Amino acid sequence: MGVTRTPRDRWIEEGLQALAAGGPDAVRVEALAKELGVTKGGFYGSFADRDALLEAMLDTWERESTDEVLDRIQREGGDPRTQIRRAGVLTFSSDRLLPIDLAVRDWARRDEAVAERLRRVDNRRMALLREMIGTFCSDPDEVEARSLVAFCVAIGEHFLVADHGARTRAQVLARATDLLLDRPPRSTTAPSEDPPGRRRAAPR
Amino acid sequence: MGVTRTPRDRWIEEGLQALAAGGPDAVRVEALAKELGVTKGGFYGSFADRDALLEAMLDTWERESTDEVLDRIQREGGDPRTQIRRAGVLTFSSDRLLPIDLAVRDWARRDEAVAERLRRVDNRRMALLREMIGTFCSDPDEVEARSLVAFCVAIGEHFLVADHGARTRAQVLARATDLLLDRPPRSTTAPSEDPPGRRRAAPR
DNA sequence: GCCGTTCTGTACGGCGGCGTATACACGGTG
DNA sequence: CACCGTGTATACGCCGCCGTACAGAACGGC
Repeated sequence: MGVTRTPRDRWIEEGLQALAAGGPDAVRVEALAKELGVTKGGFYGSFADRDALLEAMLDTWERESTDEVLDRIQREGGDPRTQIRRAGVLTFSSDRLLPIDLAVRDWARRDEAVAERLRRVDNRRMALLREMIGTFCSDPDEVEARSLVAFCVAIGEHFLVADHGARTRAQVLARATDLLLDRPPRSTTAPSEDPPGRRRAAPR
Repeated sequence: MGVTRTPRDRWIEEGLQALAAGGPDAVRVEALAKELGVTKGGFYGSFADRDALLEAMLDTWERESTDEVLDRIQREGGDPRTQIRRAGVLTFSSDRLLPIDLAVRDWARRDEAVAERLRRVDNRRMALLREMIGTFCSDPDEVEARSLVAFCVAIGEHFLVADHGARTRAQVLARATDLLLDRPPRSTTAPSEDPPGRRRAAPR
């Protein structure tokens, strides 16, 4: 048999990159082909049409951002607060998953099918947060509230562009994380490493 | 002189609706014309090109979401916590401004010029939050952290799709708001209507 | 080395969108 | 009323993109 020079996965991967960079509208068959150094000739051997690619991309994304990440977190175990932070690192500090995640969120506002997938993903993440926060917080209503807030911060942080004067975003987030995880205030000056998820260091 | 049958503002307004509904890529001159019951004939009398419309749309949005909202809040005054909630209502519960705001946030991730505008808007909102939260919280680091968290929740809430079991999103948000505004825990059972701008405390 | 499968390049038709050109309808203004 | 400006409809060229068709190249199985 012939050989797979540009297999399905390559199209999916390149599609996800395009999605991350420009949203669903930027996922164009001919553009992906160009990016792969190929023409679109072979594309329609792997996919019925553009929509089939989008579906496959979402399948891949859904699997990667739930099973792989969550399984790994739970397998590695550790202190609840550590697990939460690790979850943030694995999904929201990843240069790969983070931009895709944000793009999917915006996409989901306009496409019910995408929203359904995102709901599955978010529910699993919320379940993890509930479980972890539940280990040091007894009131179930408060557990739910804290979980939601933590999740909102992890996501919303990337949609805000505000400055923080002399502080860096990372510093403010570190303090915020402490608040959410019910710690006594930390000393004011710590430089801090990496709260729920940050990517670049620039304070802006 | 002739008469203005479809003035500049109509194009801008229709453009903002399209932006809210489908992102910047959905702002298409011919589609807007159709929506206005016109052809694109007269469009290029008011705008040099499509980009000029996008600029004008952003100008309008920026003015509406800062000056008008913030001025009104500060003019009406009131208890700090009330002002925060009112700010949420005016911008994030508005059927008009909210979807535009969310669309602009996603847009800003891909366009530096848009990000610059959003930065101005967000900085003004953060300033209000700082001021309000500063009235009942003395540690400046904590004020900053709480302001960021509050802002992130107000935004991030709309990008999450998770369920909350028996609770409604509004109930969970009500509890979260209480946490952020430093209230003692409320009684568990209240039904509640509609947060970021939520009602006053049930005395627990 | 031949074969068939699979991927590839190229070409084509169609569609939708942008921006321009041009001629027409309308309402103020003199 | 004639005049002019403004907005309008219509038509055009152009480009990017989708999906199809077809012929050829590459590679594994035999």
